[in-house]
Amino acid sequence: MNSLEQQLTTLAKAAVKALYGLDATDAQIQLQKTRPEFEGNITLVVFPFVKLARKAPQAVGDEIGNWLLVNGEGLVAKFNAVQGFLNLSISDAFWVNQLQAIDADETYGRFERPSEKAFPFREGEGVGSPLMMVEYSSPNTNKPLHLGHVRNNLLGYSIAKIQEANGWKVVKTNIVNDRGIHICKSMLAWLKFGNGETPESSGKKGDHLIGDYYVRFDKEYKAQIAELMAAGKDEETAKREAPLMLEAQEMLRKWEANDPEVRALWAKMNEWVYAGFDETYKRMGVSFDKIYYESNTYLEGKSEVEKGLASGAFYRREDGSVWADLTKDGLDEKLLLRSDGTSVYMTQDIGTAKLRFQDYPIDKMVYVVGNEQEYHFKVLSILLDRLGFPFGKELVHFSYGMVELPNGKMKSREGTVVDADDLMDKMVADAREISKDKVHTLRSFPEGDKNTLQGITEAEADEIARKVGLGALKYFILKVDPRKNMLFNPAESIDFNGNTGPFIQYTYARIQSVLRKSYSPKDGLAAERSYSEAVLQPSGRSLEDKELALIQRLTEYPAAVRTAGEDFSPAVICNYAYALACDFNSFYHDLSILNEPDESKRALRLLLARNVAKVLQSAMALLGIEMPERM
RNA sequence: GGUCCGGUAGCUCAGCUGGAUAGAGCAACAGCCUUCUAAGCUGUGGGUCUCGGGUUCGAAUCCCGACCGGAUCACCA
Repeated sequence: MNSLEQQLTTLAKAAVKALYGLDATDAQIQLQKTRPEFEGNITLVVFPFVKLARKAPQAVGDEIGNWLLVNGEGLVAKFNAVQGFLNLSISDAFWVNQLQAIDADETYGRFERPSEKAFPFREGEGVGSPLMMVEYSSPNTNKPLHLGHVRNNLLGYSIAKIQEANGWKVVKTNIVNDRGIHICKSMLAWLKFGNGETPESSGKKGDHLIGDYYVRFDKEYKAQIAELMAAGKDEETAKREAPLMLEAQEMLRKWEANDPEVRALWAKMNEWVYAGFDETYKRMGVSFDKIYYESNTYLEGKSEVEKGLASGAFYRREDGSVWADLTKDGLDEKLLLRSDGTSVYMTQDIGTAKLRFQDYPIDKMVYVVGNEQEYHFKVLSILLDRLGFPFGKELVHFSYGMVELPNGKMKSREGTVVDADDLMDKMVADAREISKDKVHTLRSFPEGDKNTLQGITEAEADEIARKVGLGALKYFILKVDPRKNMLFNPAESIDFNGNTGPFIQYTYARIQSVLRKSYSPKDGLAAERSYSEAVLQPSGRSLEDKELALIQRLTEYPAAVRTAGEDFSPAVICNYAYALACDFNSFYHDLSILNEPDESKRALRLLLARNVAKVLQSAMALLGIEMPERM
């Protein structure tokens, strides 16, 4: 809640008390932004007092409005009441003060401590920021990253940034699923059909190379199944008895038995994949503070399960498998160790959790994982709790929706996946193409104008295209409510106009251009210095509507950061940034900044522009989107 | 079948702790570059907020029930 709302809440309570003798609760003081079709900035809903005041809504509105005008300490400049809505116009002096406060605040939109609502389970002890660990990405090492991973990575990174802004110390982590039958399939196919191919020999990225052999395995495996079925076997049997599958399983056993040859091959191929992933992550702009590998954590999980067995939290069946009975929690029974003693996904997650809490004083653990695993995390939460881990109950599964294609889900085997590297390539190439067109259509600027794209080097143009292309992609994905499934149509390219990342980047670039010009010899460096001083003397004039609307929008930024943090929603930041950019473009269109003759007005507008740029950049940084200085 | 999530304009999505005549973008159409970057601005058309009940001054928003779509309920991850 910003200070305006706090002040008005206090005033409104006093008004209701003075006029009707009522002690209003916070919930009864409903303030909302005034709709644009009415005059005013902020609106008090008077319905909650109508019944007790025993008067018509209109009369109540007028009475409270008058009271605020007289007793509002100059905050309320005027008002109008329409039906049950009291629209208040706040004084220009207040808004100008707000703008100056924002300008002076180097960390505007960042908080020292998490809000009450988001505060951790551990009793507030000592000072400093509580620690949140955010797990995201978590790839398998048998195929390259696709669009589904892109959504995960962007959400995970953005959530980490947003929570940092909300006062958490954040550790970004990744659990790499580097072992299991899927890896063995790729290894086996490579051994059989690879002819020693390496990333160096073929020029392929390591993750793509491994992915190709994973696909190859599937193809050969299917052929074997068909063969066996043609020979009279039923499908079940054929799948089970296909030689390739038997070999893959044998390889997995050898891996678990530490067979030196299998381990060496596994290590080599994983290195290829990691090199490929690193490149993709770097390009995407995401990073991790600590990486865990499943091959290092699954044994820890097993031993935790053994402990749980000893303590009676779990039980063993006759065939040797270990289970947790969750029927008391309204769930099923859950397998933790197979009858042959090998571990499952859940076992590994228990081990990973344990290691993490050994490594860090975690107050809150967040898993960025798709919504198809909701059941898994519900179970994990209960199991960790049963094993005596204090964080178990409080873990957060940040469950996000699938990315769907027009004909349904992406399926690796059907070749309908949208590859992450290809997609980024295309976005950047599109951005480069579009910017070429722009340069040709800019008729109104002289050749070599440094504030347009003319006269810049190829390398600079490439860098701009990189920022814009990735900005378009990231915004496209992050603007959708994370909980919802979203649709991506590969046949339609992602927009660069309208409610998009480039729109916001463009707004920023325009402002930078204005600011650069404001420092030109013509205006003198005095322009910079005169911002604050000139603004302080508004020479009795009143703010333009569009100036006021922009300032008001700027004051809403901290609330947007709060909400985004509490709701785990980068989309909230997108919506805010878009609204701010819209407001600025409208202002920019109607009012001149540098050509404004009145020094005080010019200074205010420059101050406004500079802070819009600051907030846009801050907001986009929370989304992992970089801003170009010109475009 | 049980549980969870979703259904808003032709398309993609906001709005959902109840508030004024439900908003953007794309697509379509019509305007605006001698003036700070036209990736922009302005305007037109486009809606039974899936359907039916309920709660109340007021429901896209909350409750109940249908219908439709998705996810999940593995000795997969």
